[in-house]
Amino acid sequence: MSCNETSNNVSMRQEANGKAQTRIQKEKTAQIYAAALSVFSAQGFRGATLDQIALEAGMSKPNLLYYFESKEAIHTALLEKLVETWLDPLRALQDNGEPLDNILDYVKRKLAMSRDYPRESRLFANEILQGAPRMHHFLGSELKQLVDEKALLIQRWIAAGKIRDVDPVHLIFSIWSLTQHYADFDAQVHAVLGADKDPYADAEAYLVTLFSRMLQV
Amino acid sequence: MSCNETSNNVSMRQEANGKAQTRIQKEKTAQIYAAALSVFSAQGFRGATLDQIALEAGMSKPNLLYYFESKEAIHTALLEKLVETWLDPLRALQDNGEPLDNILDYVKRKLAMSRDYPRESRLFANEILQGAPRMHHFLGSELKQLVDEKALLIQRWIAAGKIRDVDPVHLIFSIWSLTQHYADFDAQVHAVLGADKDPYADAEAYLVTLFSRMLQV
DNA sequence: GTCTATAAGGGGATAGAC
DNA sequence: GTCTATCCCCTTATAGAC
Repeated sequence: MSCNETSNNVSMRQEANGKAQTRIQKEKTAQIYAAALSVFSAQGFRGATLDQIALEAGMSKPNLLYYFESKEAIHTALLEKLVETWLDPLRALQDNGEPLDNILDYVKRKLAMSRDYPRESRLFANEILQGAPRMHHFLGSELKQLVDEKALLIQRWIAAGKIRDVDPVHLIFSIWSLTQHYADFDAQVHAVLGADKDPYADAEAYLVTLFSRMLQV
Repeated sequence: MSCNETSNNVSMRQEANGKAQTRIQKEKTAQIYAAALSVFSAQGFRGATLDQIALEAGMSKPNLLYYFESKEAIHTALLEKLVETWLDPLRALQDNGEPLDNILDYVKRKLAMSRDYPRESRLFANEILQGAPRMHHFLGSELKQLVDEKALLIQRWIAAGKIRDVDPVHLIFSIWSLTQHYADFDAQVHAVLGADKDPYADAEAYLVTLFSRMLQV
């Protein structure tokens, strides 16, 4: 990955997605992704405007549309860019060590994602809340497959008597809902707890207690 | 509620909110509320259009705006109309009988709300997800007060040794997130479980297990 | 009270100069 | 590659006849 190209400033690199991009193009698209994440996650797709995204990205609206052909294209590309990272914590749920600890680690990692990447959480929440029009296929294929795979793993732990019997898929749903709640419904959490209160330490303690008591044999 | 008014078709009734309304006005506003609930919950505030609401309500757009002065006014009125009912299950959490059963009843009632009133759940989810611009004050006053009150009740149950020790406010948050998940993220739940699967029976069994194991002394 | 017609403005996207 | 100017549709809201 070192800069061993010639000084030709239209030197290209072949990207994973097949699009060739110069260094400047990469920087601009990165700025657009960052701005789009802020605006789409806060306002939803229809609520967001290209003006806001352009302002946030520090460029003009036509300049924005030089890099992406439409508002829709920005949104779709952003979702695709983020979705794999978003599932990494679940992928990391593996059969190594103590099953309960593996699950608690997953809970903690997912809660940390809510704390550290609340905009990503709200971006997906907005999309799914409105029926997932741009992620329908993904949810039914890749996500379903991953959940089924991890549900089998959990089922094996139950059968082996390592954790108590629960429905594995609803267990996964419950981890998602409990952890993402703190990012997605942040406004409500802070209205109840006070704007200054950081809920995450208490939340982690609560969730560790919850899953330990539910699952410990 | 029988029609014992005179045949005078401008006969009025004094409403709780102080607005006088004829029977026809009540019917029309009811139609508008029903349509607005469908459209706002599915599309969010910005995503919804008056055309859609008017179509759904079976009237023309100017006719809609004869009854409400703006799109914003419809949305605000709808939220205010629904929010009290939405909190009824939590209000019903009282100190009578067995504490664990009281909590399990609350969980079941809240899950039934997700099953029977998913549009209401998504309406509030949309609003809170985007920072609760129209409910900020309500969340910080009435909701906070109710949560604080019920947290005290739960704390008394813990102190009396009726249920195990947990953070009462996070317990309430967890009930909200676990139950509302099935309405708000319906698209994801059905993508994973299959479109035909009704998740609510399994969800109730799972949640009863979860809260029983966590709280039973 | 309800309609048709339309004003007024926002917002996505394009033209064309530089 | 980036800008200014602009097109044009969509959407909210109003005017005014009936």
